[in-house]
Amino acid sequence: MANTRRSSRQLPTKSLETAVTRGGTIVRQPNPVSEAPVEDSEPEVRTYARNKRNRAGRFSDADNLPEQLSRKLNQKPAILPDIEEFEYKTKANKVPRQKQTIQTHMSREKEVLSPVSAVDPPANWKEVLEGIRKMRSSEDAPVDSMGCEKAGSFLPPKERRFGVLVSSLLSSQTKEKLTRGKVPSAIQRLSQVGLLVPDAIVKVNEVTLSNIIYPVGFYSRKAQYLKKVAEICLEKYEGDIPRSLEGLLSLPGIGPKMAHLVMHVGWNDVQGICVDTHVHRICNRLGWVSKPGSNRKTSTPEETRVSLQTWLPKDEWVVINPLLVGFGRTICTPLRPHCEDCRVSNRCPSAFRETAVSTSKTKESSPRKGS
DNA sequence: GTCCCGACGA
DNA sequence: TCGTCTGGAC
Repeated sequence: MANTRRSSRQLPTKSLETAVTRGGTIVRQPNPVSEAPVEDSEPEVRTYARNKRNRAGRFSDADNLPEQLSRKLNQKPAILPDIEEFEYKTKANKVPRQKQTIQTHMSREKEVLSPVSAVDPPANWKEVLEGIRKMRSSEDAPVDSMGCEKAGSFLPPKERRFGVLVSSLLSSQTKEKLTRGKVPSAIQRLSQVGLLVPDAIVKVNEVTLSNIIYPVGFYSRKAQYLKKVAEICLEKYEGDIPRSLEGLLSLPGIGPKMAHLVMHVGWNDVQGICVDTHVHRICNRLGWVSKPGSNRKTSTPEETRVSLQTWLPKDEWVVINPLLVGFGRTICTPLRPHCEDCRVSNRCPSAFRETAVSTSKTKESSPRKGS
């Protein structure tokens, strides 16, 4: 099951130029298509990807925009006046799934924003959080702050916000860090070639875009999202980013986690906790969250967010994410957590209980709590 | 070889 | 709820 996935992998859309930075200059580059393999069999795909990387040092037109692109732009349907019209993004005439998702997010949001009857916080949560804080400060944290905070901090507000959005979309918190120090971050490269503004992104072609953001995970998908996001921002928000959670969630590639992050960093408006897999996992291990009306674990980050928000004081909403992400990467890891190094293991109901096996697919099904 | 981010699609 | 997208870390 786990091994069948590769068969469907496709080459990136074949055509056009390779684009990579070199000192921020842009150089026209001949079409690499002829060098690409015709078949998309696995080894060749890899070779192609590698070759593509090795072609670094050249650039294509980020600002000399082919006219056919602008023509294409003009042909686009008058865009997305409402969430209802999200069929635009789905290729066929299928019922747009995105719409359902948005509505789900929105209704969840309402639950959360409406006053919640005070829930008793878990015992000792302050001590636990303090312990985690100490572990984090004593270590050289691989994750110390949210990457997107820095995005375009020198820019005017509107441009900065767009930078924050793009940065979140590229998930700067995760993959960016892995390449830190080796290559300029994707966001820097975009900025260098003037592609950190929606007008430019809309005009540049998708392959070029995906080559520029290359080291980030899922670059080709993110390049697609990025273009769509830029279009929507231009047409619905005058080049700015949506001011509301629902607006952000309606953007392709922006889910609940990033929407909350962008609301916070972009608009300085904390509407909810930014819950990623680390926060989700750790809160469950600590027994801090549960499905509504029961003491079973939450099954999604969204459920965790809602549960956590019922008791965690709001002044901890922002710090909890970087804190637990760092902790989750170094000590409270998904597989075989390092409970022996954890100074709050004495207060953790899951401590030393997830150290078993790793053969094949052992997924996060913790033996915690014998009901 | 196995696992992983977060969003999406089935 | 699970597979897919990626390539790097382990």
